Amino acid sequence: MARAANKAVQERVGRATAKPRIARRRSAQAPEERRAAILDAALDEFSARGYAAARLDDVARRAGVAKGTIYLYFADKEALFQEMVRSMVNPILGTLEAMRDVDIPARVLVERLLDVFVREIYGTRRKDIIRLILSEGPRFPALAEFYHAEVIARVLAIVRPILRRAAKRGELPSDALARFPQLIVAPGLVGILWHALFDKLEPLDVAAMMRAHLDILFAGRAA
Amino acid sequence: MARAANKAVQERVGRATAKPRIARRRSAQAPEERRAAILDAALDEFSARGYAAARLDDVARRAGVAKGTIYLYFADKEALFQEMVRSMVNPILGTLEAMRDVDIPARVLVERLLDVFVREIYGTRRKDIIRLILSEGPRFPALAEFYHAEVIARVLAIVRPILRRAAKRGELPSDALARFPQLIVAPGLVGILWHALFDKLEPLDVAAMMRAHLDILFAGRAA
Amino acid sequence: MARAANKAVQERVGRATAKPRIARRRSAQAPEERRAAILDAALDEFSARGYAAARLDDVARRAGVAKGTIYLYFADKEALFQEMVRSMVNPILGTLEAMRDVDIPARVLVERLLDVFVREIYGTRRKDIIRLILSEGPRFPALAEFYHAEVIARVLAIVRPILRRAAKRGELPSDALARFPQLIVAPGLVGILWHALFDKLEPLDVAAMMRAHLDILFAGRAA
Amino acid sequence: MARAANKAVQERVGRATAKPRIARRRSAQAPEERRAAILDAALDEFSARGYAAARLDDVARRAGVAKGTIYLYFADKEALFQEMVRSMVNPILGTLEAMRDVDIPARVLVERLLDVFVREIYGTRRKDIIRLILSEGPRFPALAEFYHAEVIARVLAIVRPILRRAAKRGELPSDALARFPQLIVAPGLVGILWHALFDKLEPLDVAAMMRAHLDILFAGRAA
DNA sequence: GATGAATGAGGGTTCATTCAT
DNA sequence: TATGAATGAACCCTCATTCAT
Repeated sequence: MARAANKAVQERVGRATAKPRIARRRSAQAPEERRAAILDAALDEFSARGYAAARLDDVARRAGVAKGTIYLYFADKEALFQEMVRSMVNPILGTLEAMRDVDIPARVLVERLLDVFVREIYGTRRKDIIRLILSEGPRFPALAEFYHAEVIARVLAIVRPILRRAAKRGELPSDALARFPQLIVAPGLVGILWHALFDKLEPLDVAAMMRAHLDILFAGRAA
Repeated sequence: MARAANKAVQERVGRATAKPRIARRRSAQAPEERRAAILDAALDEFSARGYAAARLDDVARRAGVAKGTIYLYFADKEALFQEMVRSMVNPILGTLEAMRDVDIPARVLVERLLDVFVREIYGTRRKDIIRLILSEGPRFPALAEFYHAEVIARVLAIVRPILRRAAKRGELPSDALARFPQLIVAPGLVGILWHALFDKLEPLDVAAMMRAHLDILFAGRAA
Repeated sequence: MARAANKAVQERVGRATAKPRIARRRSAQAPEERRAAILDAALDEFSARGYAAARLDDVARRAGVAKGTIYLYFADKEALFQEMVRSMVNPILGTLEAMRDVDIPARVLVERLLDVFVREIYGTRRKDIIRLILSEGPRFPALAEFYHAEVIARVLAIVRPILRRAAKRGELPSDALARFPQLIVAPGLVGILWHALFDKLEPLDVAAMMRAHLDILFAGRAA
Repeated sequence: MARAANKAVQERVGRATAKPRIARRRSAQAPEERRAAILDAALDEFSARGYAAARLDDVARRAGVAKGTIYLYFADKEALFQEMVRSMVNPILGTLEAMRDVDIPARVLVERLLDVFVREIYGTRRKDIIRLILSEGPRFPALAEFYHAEVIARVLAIVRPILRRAAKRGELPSDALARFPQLIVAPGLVGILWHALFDKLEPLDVAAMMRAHLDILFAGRAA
């Protein structure tokens, strides 16, 4: 008759009566730590349920703060989401910046990219950020723009000239990669998505796949 | 810094993320009072319309709280209903408990029962609780069980030995009452139901009826 | 994620595709039979769920007619309910009429009443009608009026003069019963309600209770 | 007589039994068309907003039906979602089945796959289905399983033996593709996701990218 | 600042009623 | 007359947001 469980009811009786327990400071956190804790919790919840279905209640509980506290640090749910994504993306921007104007062999570049991907993205919670961007991006154009401008465009700007040069020098079988550098990371996306969707059904060794991918990209060329 | 709600990011996908902009306390009640107000309103609404037809909206309005507030105190409509019934029944359980192991003449016992009924049940909103239990009980077996275990069975346990003894001693015309103590309260139910159904058509003096009932039960015996 | 079961889904696939099966007359019922079947089903459903929670869909299915067919015979749900009650009550009105102007000993009268109750009400689905009137009456004043006028008032009109006469003649311990003839049927109500609520927890021999009741009413008087 | 809706009985308890007074057919569609229209609208809405944020109200409006109509065809929102996905995926299963036991050169196979992808998936609304599966899959394990079993696993089963044979025969630069046939479609996913996220910022010629991809896969080999 | 009780708009779902067939 | 698909108002429940403490 009732939709919800009614077993919880008895445990809730007098729930309102419980007197405020003594003092209970959550721990004397610096504001920056609180913010970080909230962002951290937000990543977990948004990853697990998606933006729309995630509940700020759960974020707060997971972060160990009150629901209202979230609003001291973020304007609203959407701001929390977007800032969370940005906060995860920002740290890698420096790394990208550092790669500008390098002149390395294409193979080394690609190897490094794939390696970074496996270690810094696929091996961390950043893979969930990627998934969130892919899933929610269409509803958050600002996020998509941000990600494109700050990550995609930059990586392409770094990678493309190197690949072009390499193609011209005959270090690559063709100019295909220079024209579509997206092909480099494509297997990375497959890895992330496969992991989230099918890994329990059919595990996939993403690192090995990336190596195989490398083999193909530089077919017949010496390492 | 924490509050740096990225206002540039406002290209919301239209209506996809509407936000409530309200919240105002209607009165500064203690939680226990709010709970009580809700239970009180629930009794009114459930009594007037029955469980299924009662609307939580009306309960909330009557209690002077928002609809959502009800869910801070009760898991769902059914929990509200059951806890409301229990909260009305519980106070009398102590009284019953106090009557255990008393050894009083049957007539005194019955007089007291009828008196308690008239004053504590028929004369209060508890008569509506009885009506609700009778009406909705079949759809809420847990409630019926609760009421049987906590009230009916206990009253019978108290009353039966006394009546048996009285019957054996010849203080009663027969053992009829000892075998069916339900007969004692039967007119009480009639009183409650008549009141709810026919009182406007043909008033019934329930107190007088209970006295007449007593006359019959102890026909010819001295008070 | 979904509130409802999603197991049913697969069985529903193509539900809309199923082509109208050949002809299928429900059986060539006379209109009066259809009406009766609907009323019959309505009694079952209203009894089981109460007025508000009963679904016309279920009534239709149980009656073996289409949902729309109900509206060919009854204006709406409420009319169905009220006419259903009336249709169950009407047959006994004749019996009552037949009892007018009889002059029989009070004891015989009461015995007959109790006997009729046990056989014609408690032993049949009419007990469910009584329960419905008691439960839903407050929301259907017209029904309460009807029942009071057609049943209660008539029974009282028959019974009261006989009891008065008997009291005057000393055939009764007191005038209690003459003043409150409701006391005669009070145990009947208890029987009906106990049956619906507590019989599984603690069975009650209603027929025996009625005999015990009779014992009490005519305490010490010879049968 | 049957229709004798007792009009005298109108003392409704106020608003307790309000009655809808509507109903108008919006168009005389066959059930299968209606179902299709709803599925169609559902694809649009789920694609645009994601599962959680999509509103059945909008689906209904877009399909040109009333909200309740959806429930005549689907058990609930989740069933609608899952059946929508399945209905879009099912048609291609036949195509896959037809490809079993073919023995064609690896290059032809891959060319055909990529071509089918561009024409049948990327060029149609099926690309939105893929996105939905990728985005919502983690919350709908049944869907992920279905898609894996019916599409992924079958495609792999077809493709892998052919690639293995080709690798053995030296028709492929290495066994990389045989071990990770996922690499074949990886750029396809990139195409779908890029289209949804970045196409307005930086258009991507997916068909050309697929040809470039093919170049890389069969580097130096003749077409 | 931090809290969490309170708010009420929103949305999924049900079902009495209608009406084209 | 009978059907049952279609309708949409109504209602339970959720949860982002506010604000008194």
